[in-house]
Amino acid sequence: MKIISYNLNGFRSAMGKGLADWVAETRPDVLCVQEIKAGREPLDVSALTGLGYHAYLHPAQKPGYSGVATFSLQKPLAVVEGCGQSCYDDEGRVLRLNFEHCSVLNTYMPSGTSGPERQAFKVEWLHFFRRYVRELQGAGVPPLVIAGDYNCCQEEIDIRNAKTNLNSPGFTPEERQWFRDFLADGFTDSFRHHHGPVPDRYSWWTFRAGARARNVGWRLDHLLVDNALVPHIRHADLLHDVVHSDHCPAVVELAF
Amino acid sequence: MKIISYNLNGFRSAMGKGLADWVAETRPDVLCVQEIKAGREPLDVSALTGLGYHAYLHPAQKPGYSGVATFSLQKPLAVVEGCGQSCYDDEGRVLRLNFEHCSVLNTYMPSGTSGPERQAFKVEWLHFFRRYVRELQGAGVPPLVIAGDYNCCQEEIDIRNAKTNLNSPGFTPEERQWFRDFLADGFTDSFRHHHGPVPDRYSWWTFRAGARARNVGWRLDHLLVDNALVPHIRHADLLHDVVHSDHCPAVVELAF
DNA sequence: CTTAGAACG
DNA sequence: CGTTCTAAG
Repeated sequence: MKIISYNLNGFRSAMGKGLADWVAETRPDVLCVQEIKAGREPLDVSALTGLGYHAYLHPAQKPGYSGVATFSLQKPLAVVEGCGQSCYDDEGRVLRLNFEHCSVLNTYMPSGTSGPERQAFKVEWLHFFRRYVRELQGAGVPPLVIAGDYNCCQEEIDIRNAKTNLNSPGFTPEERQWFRDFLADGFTDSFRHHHGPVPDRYSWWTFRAGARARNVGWRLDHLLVDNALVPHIRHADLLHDVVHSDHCPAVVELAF
Repeated sequence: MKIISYNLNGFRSAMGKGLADWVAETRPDVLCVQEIKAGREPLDVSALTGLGYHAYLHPAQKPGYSGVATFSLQKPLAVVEGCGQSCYDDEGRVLRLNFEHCSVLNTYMPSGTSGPERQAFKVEWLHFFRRYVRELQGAGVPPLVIAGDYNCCQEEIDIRNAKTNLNSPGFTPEERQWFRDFLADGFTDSFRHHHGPVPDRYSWWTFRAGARARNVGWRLDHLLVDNALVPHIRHADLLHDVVHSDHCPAVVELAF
């Protein structure tokens, strides 16, 4: 079961850069995309449904902003749109698909880079999300795969310029502690588990100043899996040469 | 004296398409541009001043909207920014440069295509402008050359689809009558005077549906000259193959 | 269809 | 730096 998480920075923009061809080649079982930046009307998913995918959308209320979508070759056993909290659901941040062996939760976590207000919103979200996932864990859903743009970097190895970003949104001590606590609730970072402490592996690069060419990046996109799924991990990676966005795709392969 | 009127649909956009090179080749004595769509700060006129031009700007208050500018090889004897009516001057619609033999009035007349409110504003403007020009005529300024985007078409010969546009803003009976009245106040349409009733000569084409390639256009950009200047007209034309904008330049050459 | 600004990232 | 929206044409 190949699961991909990919922040597209605009579904239509990514489609214009050949996303559908790449999906056809790569053929993930489940493709979780974030920042679709379009609602149901302006979105045309026919190029992906034409490849055999079932399409599930959770757009934001605000046009052109945020939003997640999940594409699945298999028809999921259940689909849950949103997290039940309108302040988050209005921004299109959570979409969950249940399968036989796992539940794939697609999330686009808030960015705090716009200012202190949004950073505060993000921190509230983080705590809400941890509680929300704990509830899911206790509710008998299949083991979770939490795919998404976390907008959070874990350790110094996950960011090129750790020293200069010690207080940057996405790498604050508070967020890094949150990440450790979240993992302690029973999750494993599939990329780090599979690769060990390899440096210089990122999933996002600012568009400015040729950051991607110089690999000045952050690892923000993660596929965290329930610890129970760890024995099933066959592969995990960041596809840094796939370029439809300022993020690159993250992939995990699970064998059941 | 070669005078050019050119609606640029964005000074910066036109510069990006090679406007400065074209000015260097064409070397008009006076270049009147409209819809500069930028204020003094975002505008960089150094490529034209570097060619020896004096630059005079009359931007709109609203960023990215309207605005005229005139570039002159000779230093004008006087420069008058605006028409003294704040509702028009706030939109950057009038800029006049006096020279020895003529006064070059650069104008960007309002468009009425946004809706009835703006069409009403345009009609008010037309009547105001006629009065304003009459005052200038009586005030001892040198004979006028009124260069600009009039957003008005005169006769059926000046528009490709006259029949379907009999009530379109820019070709309403009211505006066409205004044009005749304006000419009757002592002006000559230099293009029509020089070429006679040649059809299919336009200065604007919508960006939609390949209108320019099919020459589905309107003649909206005019160089009207005081009748006293008519004996000095040596040449007049519309430079339809000059493409930095949805308009093309209009040119008149006067010999003194 | 295109420009340019704003919001957001 | 780049996407999308909106206003305006």
